[in-house]
This record gives sequence, C-alpha cells and structure tokens, in this order.
Amino acid sequence: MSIQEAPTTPMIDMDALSDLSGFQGTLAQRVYAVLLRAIMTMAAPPGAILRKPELSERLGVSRSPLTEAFARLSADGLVDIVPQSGSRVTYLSLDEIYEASFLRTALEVAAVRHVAAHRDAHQMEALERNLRLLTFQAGEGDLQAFFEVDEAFHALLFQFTGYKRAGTLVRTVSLQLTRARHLILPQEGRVESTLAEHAAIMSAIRAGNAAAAQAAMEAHLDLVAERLAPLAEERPELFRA
Amino acid sequence: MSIQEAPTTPMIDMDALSDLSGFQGTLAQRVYAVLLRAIMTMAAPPGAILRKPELSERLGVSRSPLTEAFARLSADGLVDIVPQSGSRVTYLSLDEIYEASFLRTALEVAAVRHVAAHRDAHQMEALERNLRLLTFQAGEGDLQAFFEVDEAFHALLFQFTGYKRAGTLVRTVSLQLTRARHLILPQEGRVESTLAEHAAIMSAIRAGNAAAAQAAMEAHLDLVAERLAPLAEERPELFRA
DNA sequence: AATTTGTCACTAACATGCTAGTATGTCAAT
DNA sequence: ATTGACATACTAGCATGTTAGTGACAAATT
Repeated sequence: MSIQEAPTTPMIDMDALSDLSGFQGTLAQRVYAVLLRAIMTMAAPPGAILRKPELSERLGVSRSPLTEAFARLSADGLVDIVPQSGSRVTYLSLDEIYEASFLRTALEVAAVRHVAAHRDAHQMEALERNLRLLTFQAGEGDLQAFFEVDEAFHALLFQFTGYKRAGTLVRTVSLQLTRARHLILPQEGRVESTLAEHAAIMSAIRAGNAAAAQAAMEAHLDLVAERLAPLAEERPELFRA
Repeated sequence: MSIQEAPTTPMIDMDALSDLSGFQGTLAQRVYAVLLRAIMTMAAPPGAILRKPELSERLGVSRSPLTEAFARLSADGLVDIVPQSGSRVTYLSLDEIYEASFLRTALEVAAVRHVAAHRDAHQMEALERNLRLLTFQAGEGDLQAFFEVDEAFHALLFQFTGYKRAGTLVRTVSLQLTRARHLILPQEGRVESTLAEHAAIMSAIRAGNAAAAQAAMEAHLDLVAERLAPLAEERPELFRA
C-alpha cells in the first residue's frame, strides 16, 4: 500500500476548516470534529491527501492533536493511514455502504423493538408529536427541516431505549452512509414515501407489535442503501477502484 | 471528576504485562493489545490506576504509544481518562453490561437472520461440524475447549454474513460483557443448556427460518447477561458506586 | 477541632525533535 | 525512448521537552 500523487488527486477545500471554535473539549477532539465535518461534507473529498504540517499550520495546532484525530478517523474508516508514507480520505465503496446499512439496521431494529415493547405514555406523546411535525413539514416543502425531523425520530427511538452509547454507536457505524447521502439530491416522491414509512413504524409501536415494528424499520432503511447504489455509476471517481 | 487515591485502591499485576512480543503492528497497537488483555483478565482490575511513566518503563516504550493506547481503551469504555489528573480502569456497571448485551444481541440477531436467509451448502457444513464438535466437547468435559468452540460458532456466523467489520464491532461492544464473564465460574448445567441453545439456533438456520433463528439467538444471549447479574452483589468492589 | 490556604508532586495534553521508511524526480547508461 | 541507480523531499511513528490543571497534605487561620 502506498500514497501516490496523481494529476487527478482531489484537493481539500481549506477554507472549510479554518477555525476550531464552535466545538468543545480537548484540542484533539476539536480537530477531530473539524476534520470529520470536512470529510462528511466532501470539503475533503475521497482521495484527498491529508498533510499534517499543512493542517497543523492552518488550524494553529501542533501535530500531536492531528495524530490523535487521524487515528480516530482511521478507526471510523474515513481515513487510510499508510505508515511512513501518508494519509488520505478513504474512497467510497458500495460494499462498505451496504455493510454500514446492515449494521445500522441491526441497531435501529433492536431499538424500535425495544421501544415498541416498553414504551410509556410520555414517550408515545413525543413520538406522535414528531410524526405530526413530519407530516406538517412534508406539506411545507422545506426539505432541510423535513430531514431534521426525520433524523430526530430515529434519535428519539435510541434515547427511549435508555441505552446511552447506542445512539453514538449507530452514528459511528453510519458514517459511510451519511457521507454518501450528502451526494444524492432529494429524489422524486422521497418525502411522501418517508412519511408513509414513519407512519407504518409508528402504528406498529402504537400497537406494541415488535415484529411489525421490526419489519417496517427494515423496509424503511433498506430504501436508504438502495437509493445510494446508482451513485457508484454516476460518480465513479469517488469510489474505490 | 477526579482520580483519587485510597487505601483500598487496587493494584495492577505488573508481571502480567512484561513484554510486547506475540503481538504485531505498530508499538501503539501492541501496547493496546497488552493493556487490553491485562484489563480483560483482571490483571488490571477495575479501579486500578494506570501510570504512564510506570508503564512506559515497564514496557520499554515512550509515552506516545501509551497515550494512543489509553485513548483507544477510553473509547472502548475500559479506561477513564481525567484531563490533567489521571487514568484508571473503569469499574463494572450492571447498566453497561445490560447495554453491551443489548448491542451484542442486536448484531448477533442480524447476523443469524442473514445467515439463515442466505446460507450456502459450504457454510451449512461448517456450522454442522461446529455443532458436532460442541456436542463432543460437552461430553468430554473440557470446559476451556467447549467455550472455544462456542465462541467459534458465533465468529462463523459473522464471517458468513460477508461483512468484514461486523465481527470486530461485536467484539468491541461486547468488551464489558467479556470482562465480567471472566469473573464467574462455570455454572451447573450451563454446558448442557448452551448446547441445547446452539442446537435450536442451528435447526432454525437449517430450516431457513429467520424469525425462529432470531428468537433462538435472543434467548441464548439473554441468559449470558442474566448469569452476570448476581456478580454485582458478590463482588461490589468491582462495580461503580 | 474545623476550615481555609498555599505549596508541591503528579497528571494529561500539547509542542517539537528525531528516525526510519516511502514516493518522486533527476540523470546516467543503454 | 527506456531503464535503473541515486539523491531528495516527503511521511508516520516514536521519543522527549513543556505547560497548565488537579489532588494531597501540611501549615496557617478561625
């Protein structure tokens, strides 16, 4: 394995990672957050080479916090580190996207089953409110707001399991999925189908039917990976050779 | 949060982590592997304070690879790092054990469903062979060998999903579970019930019945967490206050 | 005796210097 | 034009020096 320059090697948009404010924690954590955002938003596209001295100067930190941030990003599967050679943003891979979808579905299914079996009145009210809000935003046509309510629904499910690390874990295993999702435009009919799928999940939760909730959630998440498949043909330069 | 010494603070068994041989990769990875083993086997028991200079001298490395190893162990939930104060092995917690069991079950269930739905002849033969071997070892009474075959069964299921990171992920989320399991003695009838549970899972896989495989796997794994519950009463000094 | 305060030892976090290994460009030989 | 040796300029990994924050403890104060 090696890091090779090429005429077509993509560049990082350095403007996107100018400062560390807006984040908290140690320098290393803030550097990680900044780089993570840059990678997820494609400001640092697949194949881009990450240079410690360059980033060090740009962010105004030494190489130590960068080293720690690189290590975490490598564990997340977002950066390839080649000893004594270099580091670059990982290419996308349909295999990895499907794997991320498999793992995410496993966790989301377990969460929705748990909630369907153990929900209380307070939780139900919060979920119903989310569904009403989603319905409202579908009518408004504000896509950004719609997607935020969509994500909040899934976050609520993990919150209501009572398991603290579960939400963090699902976010980590979904990183490849989330990154690829930044590349596809909203598709025809997606808002309507998402709304219908959430409604199906909710009606299973309302009924306390874990098996039905599982099936509805699986159907919902399978579509996410499916929508990403054409990307490998449309943007081959972003994918692993 | 703070790291406070106390008369009862447990000590690390330094003899258990003398050398780095037997592991490969960078120094940091080998140091991580050595410390992980020490924590999992209770050579570094919950509450033990990890001192970088001490470990640095003992292992013959500088503080850099130790820092990286600490960071990974902290991400695994096995070490608490308190900035500018110190680091100690985390205490056990029934909440975290249940959470680990929840996450592990979510992943194992997804794996066994996948295998039940997509198994091929070659995979079935490997699984049947594992079950025959487990039956044999149950009769032999060699507990260590029995448990290894048990674990191999679960590893095979993840391998047969074809998803490369899944096995690693389940190992990571199960760390708290595995550590606690080192503390309980084999219980009466456990070999027989484990064998019966594996047989139930296998018959569901054979039938290609994903729902039955899921139910059998859930039943199997619920017992693991259940067996650990009494530990909090028997060994309160190992648990979070 | 109880409480505050100052000091000192110790820590993680960070900065920086060093080393060994890798890619790349140059130039000589063919 | 092609190849191959070599010098050069990079890199990650590791060692070590520095800084600022924390806990422990004893002296000072109430």
